[in-house]
Amino acid sequence: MDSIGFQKHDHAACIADTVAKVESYCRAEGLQFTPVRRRVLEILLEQHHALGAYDILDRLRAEGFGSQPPVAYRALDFLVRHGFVHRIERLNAFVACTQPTEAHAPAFLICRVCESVAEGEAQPARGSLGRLADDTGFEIERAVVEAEGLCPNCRARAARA
Amino acid sequence: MDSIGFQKHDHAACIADTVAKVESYCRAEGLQFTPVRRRVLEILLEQHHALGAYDILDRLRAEGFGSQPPVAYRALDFLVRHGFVHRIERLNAFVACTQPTEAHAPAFLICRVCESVAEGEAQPARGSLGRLADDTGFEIERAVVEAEGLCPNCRARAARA
DNA sequence: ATCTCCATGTAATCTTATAACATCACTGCG
DNA sequence: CGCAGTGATGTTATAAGATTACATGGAGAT
Repeated sequence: MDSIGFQKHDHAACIADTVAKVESYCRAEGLQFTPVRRRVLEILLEQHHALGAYDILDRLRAEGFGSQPPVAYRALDFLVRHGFVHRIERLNAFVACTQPTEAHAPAFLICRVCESVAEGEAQPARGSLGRLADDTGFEIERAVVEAEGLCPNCRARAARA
Repeated sequence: MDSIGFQKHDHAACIADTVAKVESYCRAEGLQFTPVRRRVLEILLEQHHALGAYDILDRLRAEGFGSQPPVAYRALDFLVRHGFVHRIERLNAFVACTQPTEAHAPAFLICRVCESVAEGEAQPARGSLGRLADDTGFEIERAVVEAEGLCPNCRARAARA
């Protein structure tokens, strides 16, 4: 039940939950949560790793949606714009947000072995980055924080070997 | 003279300095600081913003080096691998390191208006990211920290407008 | 009915990155 | 000297990621 990534949890329920939450948020905000957009969100929620736009496009195509890149990119744009999905710059790929509808500054832990991605909360404005910005007079609007390394599972596996 | 980015400084000297530093480091470590590699580093040092691999390639081609992508990518690989250049994930582009030969965990401030990039030092292991990793049992090997926003100059310009 | 807005769809193209293979220079060694 | 081995450079071709431009179609407002 933990949204924090590397553990198991009741996946089907978690997907349904999140989709429902996003749906009602969209209704409230007057956003169009259309079939492609919903489907892309579901596809991402099914995974614990990031998917490239073309992976998503392949699935959309197979399910009868449009088959050209803009179909996937536009849905992803929408989802990212409203914070339902995050883009992982390091991977040129996308993951579903674990706290959609709540404003936050996400940070990601990317396992270089199993490629799973966990999302957490960072306060980039505090800490050394914020200090750097203050010293420089730079105004931070958005921060990309992505750590690469070994997830607990792969770490244990590596230790045994 | 400030290596921290958004200020002016004696550029020619700063480039020569850095190249010399890298050169002697390579000699000491038995690394081959070849003409293409040196030239790519110089090209990057001339800029205060990140350059794409193909921008660099264009310049190499014009100067009589090889003209195909691997020429640029291989030189960049070398420079990045040894910490003389950093890759900016957010931009799929590259900047020269301001502290080459000193191990560090860089963080970047990227101005969304003038596209200048400043490098600073971050301690991703401390602060919220480190806490997140500890809590999760994740072992961080490398962290991408890139803030996007307004540099002091563009900020002032925006305030005037 | 029709205008507008926005989502969807396609073709074409652009940008970024890598794979695969040939050549060449330097080093160490028989 | 001759010759492997290593690593740099070069090329061609292609993969992977992303965008531009343009046509169509549906829902709500007037």
